[in-house]
This record gives sequence, C-alpha cells and structure tokens, in this order.
Amino acid sequence: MDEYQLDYFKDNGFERKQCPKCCKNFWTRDTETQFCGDPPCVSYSFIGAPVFKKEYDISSMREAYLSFFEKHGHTRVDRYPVIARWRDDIYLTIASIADFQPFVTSGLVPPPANPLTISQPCIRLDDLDAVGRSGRHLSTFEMMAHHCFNKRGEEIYWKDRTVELCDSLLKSLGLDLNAVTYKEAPWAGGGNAGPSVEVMVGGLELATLVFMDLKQTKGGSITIKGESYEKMDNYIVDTGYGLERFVWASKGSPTIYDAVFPKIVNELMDLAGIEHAIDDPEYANFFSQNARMAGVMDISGQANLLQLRKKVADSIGTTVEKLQRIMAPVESVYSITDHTRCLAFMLGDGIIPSNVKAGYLARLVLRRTLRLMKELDIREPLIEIIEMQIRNFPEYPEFKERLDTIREIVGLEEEKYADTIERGTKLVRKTAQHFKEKKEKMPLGEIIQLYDTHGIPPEITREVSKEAGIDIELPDTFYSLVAQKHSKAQVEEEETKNLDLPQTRRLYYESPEQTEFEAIVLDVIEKNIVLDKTIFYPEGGGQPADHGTLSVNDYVVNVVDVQSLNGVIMHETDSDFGFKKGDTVKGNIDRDRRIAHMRHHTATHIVNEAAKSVLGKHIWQTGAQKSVDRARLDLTHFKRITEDEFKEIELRANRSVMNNEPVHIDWMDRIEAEKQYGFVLYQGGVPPGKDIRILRVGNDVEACGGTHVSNTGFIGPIKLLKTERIQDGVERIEFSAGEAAIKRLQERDDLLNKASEALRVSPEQLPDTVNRFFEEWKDFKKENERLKAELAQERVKAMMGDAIDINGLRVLAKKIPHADVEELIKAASEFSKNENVVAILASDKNGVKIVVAAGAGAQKLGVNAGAIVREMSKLVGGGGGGKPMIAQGGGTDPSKIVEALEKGVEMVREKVGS
RNA sequence: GGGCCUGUAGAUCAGGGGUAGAUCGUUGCGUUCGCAACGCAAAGGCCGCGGGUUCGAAUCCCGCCGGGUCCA
Repeated sequence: MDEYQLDYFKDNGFERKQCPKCCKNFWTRDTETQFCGDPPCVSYSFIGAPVFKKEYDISSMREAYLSFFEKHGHTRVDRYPVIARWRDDIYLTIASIADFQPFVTSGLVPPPANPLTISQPCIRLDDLDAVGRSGRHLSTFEMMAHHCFNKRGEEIYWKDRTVELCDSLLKSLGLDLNAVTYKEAPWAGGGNAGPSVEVMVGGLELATLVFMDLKQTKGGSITIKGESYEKMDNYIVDTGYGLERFVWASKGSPTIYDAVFPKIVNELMDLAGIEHAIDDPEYANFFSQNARMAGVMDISGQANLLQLRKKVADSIGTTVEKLQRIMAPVESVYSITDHTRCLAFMLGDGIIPSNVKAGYLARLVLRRTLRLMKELDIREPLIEIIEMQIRNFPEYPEFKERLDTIREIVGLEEEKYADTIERGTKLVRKTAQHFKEKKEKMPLGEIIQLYDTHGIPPEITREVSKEAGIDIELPDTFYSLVAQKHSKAQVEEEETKNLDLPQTRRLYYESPEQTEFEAIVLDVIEKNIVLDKTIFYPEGGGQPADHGTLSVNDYVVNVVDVQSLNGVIMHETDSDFGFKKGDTVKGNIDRDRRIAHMRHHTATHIVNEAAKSVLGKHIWQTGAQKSVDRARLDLTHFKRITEDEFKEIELRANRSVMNNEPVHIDWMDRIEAEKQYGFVLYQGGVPPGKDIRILRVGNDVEACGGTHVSNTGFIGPIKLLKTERIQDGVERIEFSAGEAAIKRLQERDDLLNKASEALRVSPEQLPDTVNRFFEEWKDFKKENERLKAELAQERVKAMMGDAIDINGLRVLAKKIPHADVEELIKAASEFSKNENVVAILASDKNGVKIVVAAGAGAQKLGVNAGAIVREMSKLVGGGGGGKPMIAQGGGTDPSKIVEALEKGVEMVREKVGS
C-alpha cells in the first residue's frame, strides 16, 4: 500500500522496514532498529530510563501538549463531559473524536475550531480486570489530541504535517528521535476506517495518528475485513496521545499508577497499612518486571494472570506465592486509585448511579471499588478517597461545585451495597446449608443465579459457603457464562428509505397558531401523501402527530398519522382515494388536539425546570411523552421524590405559568448554541442538523423541535398527578396541563364525593371515618371468628345425639343450613377431636360446601376424609380434597346434598363394615 | 431497552390449592428484694393491590404498585 509512502518520511531519512516477528511494516530513522517497537515484539525499555529530558506531572504535560499545538496554529477547545450526552449511541466518551461525532465528522456541522487541540477525559471499562495489574491499564485517561477536518478541495493539512507535528512535539519534549518508530496499523471502527500509524517509544504506544477517510457503505469499492467502504468527502486527522502514558514515559517509574497519582497511591498505601516500598530496589524490581511482562501479554482473566505471575516469579527467582502475597494488595491499591478517579469524573459530570444505562456503569465501578477496599480492610469512607481525587483536579472546578450531591450519592450507594451484601450473605448461607444437607455440591447454575439475580459476586459465594462448610469451585470463565445467559440475537437495523423529494416546508414552525392551509401534492405513496408544505406536526420529541383532514374540492380524507423521513413529511390517511401529483389540497388540523399537545409540551419544559430548581442540578431528562390528556417526564434522581418536593415542584411550575413568561424560539448554529448554553440543551435527545431550534422558557433552555405556546399563561393549570420510580435512579412525573388538568381535578373531586357519600360524611371527615371503619371492621372480624368457634362448640354438643353408630365409630352426617366453610370446618374439627368419630357436614351456602373430619381412631381404621370428600363433591357437581384428618370440597347442585351425605356414610360403612 | 428474583405478624423469614406458621421482639403471669436468665400464656396478619381460574387462592394465571439484581 502506498498509503504510508509519505514525503515527510522520505525527506527525513526514514526507512520502511518489516518487523521480523509480527511481519508488520514500520518506519524509523534509526538504521539499527530491527523490530516494530510494539510489544510483544519488543519489551518496555523506558522503565528506569525516562525518555524525555525532564519529568512531567499530569498538569504540566497537558499544558505542554496543548500549548505546543496552540503555537502551531491550533485552537484550544474545552473538554467535553465523560458522559456523552450529545450522542445516543454510546454512554461514555471513549475518545476525543467522540466529541465531534456524528455531525462534525459527517460534515453537517462545522467544528468549533479547525484545526483544534483538546485534552479529553475518556472512560473505557472493557479491560477493567487488567486495571491495577498490568501496570499500564487505566479505566479513565485523558486523550490529548489535535484534529483537523478537511474537505475535498479545502485541505488544511493531512498525513505529512500530522507526522511532522508529532515528531516536533516529541523533539520539543527532549526525545531522541531515533527512538521513535511509526508502525503501520490500518484502523477501522464505528463505521469509519483509514490508514493509521502507532507512535512507539521504548516499547510503549504513546499515540495513534489516524487518517480517517473512509466510511462504511453498502457496495463501496474498498473492502476491509469483509466490510465495504468508500472515500469520504470529509477526511479527518484523528490523533490520540495518551496523557498518562506521556507522564509515565517521562518518569520511567515501574507502573503508570506511580507516575500519574503518586500522592493518592501513597495515601491509600497508608490507609491499607501496606509498607510502600516502591523506593526499595527489590520491590521496585518486582513491579518493573511485572509491568514489562504484562506489557507483552493479554492478562484479562484469571488463567492469564497466573501465567503472568509464574513468568515474573521465574525471572526474578522467587515463588508465585510470595509474589502474589506482595503484589496483590498493591495491585488493589492501584485499582482503587484508578477507579476513584473514574468515579470523580462520572459523578462530577452528573451520572446518577442506577441499574440501567450509564448509571449502571457508575454503580459497577463504585461497587468494584468498595469490594477492593473491603479486601484491603480500608475503613475510610469511599467519599473521602473520591474527595481526595477531586482535590487533586484543581483544573476541574466543576467537580467541587457538585460535591454535596456527590457526597450524598456515594453515601446512599454505600448503604445500598451493604444491604445487598447482607441480604446476599444470608441467602448464600441458606443455599449452602441446603446443599450441605443434601450432601451435594452447589451447582454452577446456582452460583450464576446468585450473581445474576441477587448481585452476589462469586467470590463472596465461595467465601460464605466455605464458612458454612462446603467448598465450591469457580471456573475462570464465570463472567462469560453469565454473559452467555444474556446473549441474544441482534436486532436488525431499520433501513431508512431515501425519498427523492424535497424537504417539506414546515408551516407549523412559521405560524404555530394556524390551523388551515393549502398545499400542493408532490407524491402519493400508498396511503401516504407528501406535500410541498404543511401545518401537520409529525411525531417527534415525545409529541404525537397532529390529526386532521386533507381535501380536494368536496372530497375529504382523515389524516391519522404524520411522520417525518429525513425532513420529508408523510401524511398517512385512512383512505386510498386517488390524490394526484400536482393537486391542490386544503388541510385542516384538529385544533383541540394540537393545543392540548402544545400545552403539555411547554409544560414539560416548565416542570423539568421546576424539578431542577427543587431537586438539584443533577436532574436530567431521560425521556418524555405527551398526549392530549396527560404528559410524563422521566428524570435522573438518586432517591424517591418526597411528597413535599412533589408539591413544591407543582407550585413552582404553576408560578411560572402565572408569571405568563414569554416563550422564545430561535434557530441557532449548533456549535454556537452549545458554547452559549452547554449540553443542558439536549434534554430531549439530540436533534440532527447544523442549525438547531432553541427554546427558552424562564431559565430553561433546550433544543426542541416541538410546537409550543407563545406565553406560559396559555398553558393554564399544571396538575402533577404522581411520581413513579421506573428504574433505580430514574423518577417519572406524570401531570396534566390546561383543560386536561381541570378534568383531572374534577375527577378527583368526584372520587372524593362518591367516597364520602358512600359513608354519609363530608370529604373532610373521610380520613377519620375510613380509619374508624377499618378498625371496626377488624374488630368485627375477630369477634366473628370468636363467635363461630363458640357456635361450633355448641353445635357439636347439640348434634352429638344425632350421630349414628357404625361398628363402634360414631358417625355424624348432617346438613347445616347457611353455614360457611369456616363454620363447617370449626364444627367438624371440634367434633373429630374425639378418637372414634367421623363428621360429615354440608351446607347449601353459595352452592354446596362439604367438610369431612375424621378422628384419630377412625383414621386408623382406614377412614380418609379426603377420599370421602372427593366422592361426595362429584355428586354435587364440583370437586374437593384435603388431608385424611380434614378435607373440604363443594359443588354447585344443592339438590344432591342428601344424596351426597348418604354416600359419605356409605363410604365409612365400606371401610369399617356394619 | 431486554431478562431474572421478590413482596406473609413490629423485625427476620418458612409454607406454596384444602383450618396461616417459626424465631426474635412486645405484653401479662410465675420465679426474684430488683434485674438478667428461665418457665407459662397472650396479643399481634385485607399473605402488596385489582382481576381471572376453581367447590375452594396466601399458593396457579394476567395486570398494576413497591423492592432487589444482572446484561446491552
């Protein structure tokens, strides 16, 4: 491939070589260099031998990088949040280029500056197992980058300049340029691809320079890894320089953790009571060997970890056990250091822990950290360590602002985790006991079930089971087995048809009050009609489509749905009457429906703002739906909304209505709007396009494509109906606005009135009266029970004489009119307290009820109450059963009661003879 | 978004179509100068809510509400 034949390489004496180990091509200045520079072909050589002329910490390295690129014509851009709110395809920001996807990279929206430089905090949780152990893995890192967005014919710079900049940056840091190799590594990901080079120094990949110029296209002419691609009109320089790796390389310490967070590592070592001897040569040797070896292997998974331990132990002449004893706690400290930094970013940027979506990832990291802390017996509250991290980031003052909320969240999460573990431990103990008694091993399925359903990590299951006296085995592949359980077929992505039609002019934006219009039919696709312009609002942003009519002359059809396909609005009708291209149609929308939607939509913004002001800045809309008579709004919140908060939100929302605030709508450039208002704009999702519609009501500013009232007073009353917790960390508020709110209030009054009328009291007295009734009802129930028992005793006394004698058994067969089952049971069991008796009782309440009870002596003779009831019940058209001592049954045919009683007696006679 | 588990006495939980249970706690009595401990006894349940199936539902089915948990 000539993709990599750069003039820059040629002019600067580079040579292209092929690595004899991995057979990949690379470029170097140094004629001596043999290998590509990438582990496992080479191992780390920078440990103990820093590659730059001085040491940098995070801040100074970041500053050195950004100012270098500023000096070379780039504009510095502020970092984006670690939660990717401007995207709906990923939860976390995983790379600097993610900030500019999809609209900048696609060319739809111009970049905030071009070329630009940024240091973007990123979170990747894929290799969580390796963090702390490999010496180099981090869950959270800053990707320093410079990006350049080129258009065909308007190129700013491309490959040569990019490599040149990289060279000069490294040189400015004092690197001997002979030490760099540029390894060819074609890149593909996220629907894009292109050539790329990895910048290798001392065995460490310091940066990747990606030249993104291909996009995945069906039938594209270029094939990579089985996918077809074609050239893009926009081609992008996408670089990624690992800030932490640069710091590490500048220090040459045994691990990246010691290089990046020396202070926090030390404090945690103290808290864990570990002698931190990284300055001790023997100790340092352990870790540098470990890092070197780990650098050349993939260590995810237990089996691989053991393999690594063995290699390291062999190379320094010690045992695996000793190595494990020394390394494991320190590795845990490293993990905690990394994880708490991750949490500082996640919580600092407003992720609320939850059991779904990004919130789940935050909880995952949080619980993992708590587990590690427990293993090390660190008693310090987690929040203290997170605060330590936050103090360590003076460059992110926004974290300090949120500290109170973060403190509360972490406290709650710690409690929740403790609860889960306590519940879990009990459950494991019980399960273990169960299998111990059965003298069986605990099946793997059970252990998976404990984790999957109850969140108990397998390690805890093992530990607790051991205490309970049974040993269990855990396969290395435990977590992949869990994953398997959840794996399912991928959903086919819907193919969007491309209509070859112009975008429909949206009259509903131009004159939102209008309810009638004329337009020309551009196309008819089955029952769908496309017009040149429309006032019909297509479903979107949680607002349902308008309904109404379209007519030509006297012919009228109903519009039942309206959808927008890439800006072309389709009016679905309930008739296939032949509208023709070029017809002029008259359209009318259902005005009441539209107005109800508008009221609910604007009200949603107001309630959102009110909730934010009452509950806090962490409140974020995760979904919303409007209809004619109600709306719902889903918000991120870490605990239940209390009654008082609920009322306060309602009050503030209505104040906003009573203030009759104007609603401002402006079309703004996306980048401009983001700069001015921040990502809070994207409450209702991310709209496509260069220009976005900005809606301002009071303090609320959102990107919104819905139809809105022009002044809040038009909304009328807003009645909050209820809150619901739809997921952990997500609260749903339901409310009605305008006429619908009045109707809701009237309905509630009706309910109240009906309830108070039923009890003949005024609504004010209702609570007290209901309480009294309930208490009295309970008393009567008890009284009733007692009386039934008494009655049963009396009946038994009275009926004794009616019993007939069958071979020494006294058998009582009798119909007790109107008695319910409970009475029969009480009487029968009272009677059968005597040894040699059988009670066969029936009543005609609600069909037929039958109860048979046999005394102990009768049972010995073979009398079975259950069997008798079964036979008797058949006769009366039902069924029954029970125990030999007492059984119940019944049927629907009271006329057969006498017959059934005779049958019962006969069955006793059969057993004991006459 | 997709699963799985779960709701029974004040608390922790058993039962899992046929008379609602255990332990702790509570109250009373006994023993004691008194307490603890012990013994005896009692009170305490719309078996989350609403439907359905059934002669009969805490139990089975459906829906709702609440709690927990895993995955993407």
